[in-house]
Amino acid sequence: MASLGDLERSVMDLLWDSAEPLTANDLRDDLAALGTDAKELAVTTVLTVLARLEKKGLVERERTTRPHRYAASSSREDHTVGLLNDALGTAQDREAVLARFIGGISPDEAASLRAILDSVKSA
Amino acid sequence: MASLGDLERSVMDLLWDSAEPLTANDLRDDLAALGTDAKELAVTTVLTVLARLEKKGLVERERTTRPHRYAASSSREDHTVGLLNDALGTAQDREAVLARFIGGISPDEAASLRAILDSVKSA
DNA sequence: CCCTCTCTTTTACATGCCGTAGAAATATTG
DNA sequence: CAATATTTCTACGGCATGTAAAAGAGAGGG
Repeated sequence: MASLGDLERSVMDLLWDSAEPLTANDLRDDLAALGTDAKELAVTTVLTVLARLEKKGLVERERTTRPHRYAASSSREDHTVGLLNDALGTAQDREAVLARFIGGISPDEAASLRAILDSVKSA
Repeated sequence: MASLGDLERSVMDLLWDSAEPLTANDLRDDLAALGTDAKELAVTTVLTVLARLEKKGLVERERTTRPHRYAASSSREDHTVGLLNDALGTAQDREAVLARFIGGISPDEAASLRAILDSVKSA
């Protein structure tokens, strides 16, 4: 899967957090408002990364409206799941990895994992 | 964490699969033997990637022996766990991600996950 | 002690990704 | 149609990676 640069990541975070599709100008403003960075990027910069994200299949663009509007093509969670599966690979050592992973999580999370597993079983 | 290029990845795979530390020449030969690629890289190429992997903290080098010998500094599984945690990030939506992830795994794997969780609980 | 052989370090270059944005083309609107 | 907004094209610097030649360094034979 495609890994993201810092700016690409920031843009995706904004898109994921937005209920509505956003324009490049929206994103430029939101990026400037982030932190105390006071970035103030050029709009063309934002458009470039949006085009790249679109090519990577991470965002979809509405070309019908005039300021084009962009939205994430899948949820942040689904994207992260994709990353997880990438990291796990098609390898056969998945179980060994999962065992170690679970060994490192908090008891709380272990409990919710168990709950999730149970709900899946019953389904 | 550091992501790996194709050649770096191949080298790490060989080191992970080897019980013994390997020399650059060993690795060059092993790489050439991989698949039907018939790569036949220069040894300096292998040394360069080994130096980079060492800088990334992924391999350790024995400088005492004359052909230096290289070994992975952590197991493949531990490395993958690191990748998983990177992918999960420090985000707050870990549970949502894990829920989706588990929804996508095979029943077999769900069963072994449950077993792993149970063994952790009892520990 | 020097030569040669082997091994390591240094330096280099091409490619591709990413941040960044000006210039040019195109659409909107008054 | 002219001015303005929006998008596309083109570009460049930096960094990671694959690739390796060139140069430096240690070690044994003569």
